Amino acid sequence: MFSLAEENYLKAIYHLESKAKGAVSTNAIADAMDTKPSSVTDMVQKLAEKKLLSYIKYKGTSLTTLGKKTAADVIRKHRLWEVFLVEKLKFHWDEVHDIAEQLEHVHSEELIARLDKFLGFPDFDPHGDPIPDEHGNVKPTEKKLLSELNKKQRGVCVGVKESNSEFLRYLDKKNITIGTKISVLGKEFFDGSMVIQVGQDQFFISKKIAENLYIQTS
Amino acid sequence: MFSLAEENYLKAIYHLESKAKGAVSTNAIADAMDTKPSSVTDMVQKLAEKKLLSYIKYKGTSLTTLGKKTAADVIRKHRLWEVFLVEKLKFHWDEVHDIAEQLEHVHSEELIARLDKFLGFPDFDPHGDPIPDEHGNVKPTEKKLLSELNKKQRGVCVGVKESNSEFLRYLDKKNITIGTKISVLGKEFFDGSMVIQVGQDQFFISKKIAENLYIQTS
DNA sequence: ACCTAAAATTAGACAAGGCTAAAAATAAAA
DNA sequence: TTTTATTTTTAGCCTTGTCTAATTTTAGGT
Repeated sequence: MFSLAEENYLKAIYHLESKAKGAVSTNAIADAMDTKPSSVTDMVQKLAEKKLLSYIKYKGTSLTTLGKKTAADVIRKHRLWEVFLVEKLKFHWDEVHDIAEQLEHVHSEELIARLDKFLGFPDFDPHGDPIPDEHGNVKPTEKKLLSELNKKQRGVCVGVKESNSEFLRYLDKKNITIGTKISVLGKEFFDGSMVIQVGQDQFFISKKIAENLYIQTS
Repeated sequence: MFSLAEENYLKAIYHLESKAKGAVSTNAIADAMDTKPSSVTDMVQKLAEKKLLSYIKYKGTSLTTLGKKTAADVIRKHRLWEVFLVEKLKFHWDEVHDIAEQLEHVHSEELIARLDKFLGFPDFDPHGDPIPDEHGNVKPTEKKLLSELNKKQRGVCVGVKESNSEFLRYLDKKNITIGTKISVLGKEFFDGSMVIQVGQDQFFISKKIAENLYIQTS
């Protein structure tokens, strides 16, 4: 069992590793966690002791298999709780992060297994990010922006890119939410606008909107 | 916002205060929290500084209004989460305590308000204990043991006294759960056994069982 | 009233995690 | 290559919450 602070470090390093390939620098971690580099050095040394990551002085760190698994577990919990908050408690997509940040540290495998089932084994969180499975594996994400689709392509809405209240209210009004099937009926090349089908409704959307919706095709 | 340790102290003192009237002793708190009396003295002094309780050296402590409210908030969260775990995630009544112990420390008023609504504004947790309202008020509990009821009385099952797996399985089999309406059709005085009605079914229960079920009449 | 036992408090230490200031290593620039 | 700037680490200190050991109060028994 790992402490709250340890879990947060692992999570941050996991995210940094997946973005910029190669070892993660001390300063990058400090930036991401809003803490001082000296604190990072201390913690990273402790995590190395515990075999959660490998650390070479002045050269940066990278997670071990155990570290990755542990981080993925935390991220899995975070994203499942986000689904719960949005789907069951009707929070908006942009209100759930801070709460999930707390809930992700509740320790109970059974709890997460049951929550997963209760939610219908979702694959994506409300921001369109994939939910790691119980072994820490993440499905290679197939998600694209709606704006990348062409005429006659279709997919399922899995999240939003930049979520602000106005945009989310618009989506509510159009009955677009996670899991909504969307088909592209037409696309204008000069402005990127589209005509899409959502349920029985067909309507026009601007490029700006199409660039803010994540779609899973496959 | 109070720390995890502070919240746990307040909760423990709240429970002790409601049991044994009068100021709560340092040793009693230490016992309840499985910690040392010296640690309790330290913490109690800090909580007194913060006006959460009044403390007189060698004489014990008692919660202030603020302390009581804070404790009741934590207990409210604990009990709402227990309802969630049992009603929604299908945990058994005796498996939820440790998990709720963690969930109760998640800070978000909005979360609790929505959870309360999602659960249908329950009045009791799965152990039959009343859930404080958002102002920290606890309804004076009307709960009795089923064994205290007499012929023709009726009420709603609000919890169990001592929960063990076998007993809970028995209740499952008889379709008795929280909220189940129970009527006493007959009662034998020489052994305390009863004939009760649950839904359409009528059956015999022993005194031992009647003494383990909490019923709310009113 | 006195003397012992129990309860409570204080003093000093420690681990986790964080910070600041200073030193050391690496990278960049001249 | 030497100097400068940046990054990283170390050293020392702080806070929270805990502990042990020693001391002080209060309570009980005769």
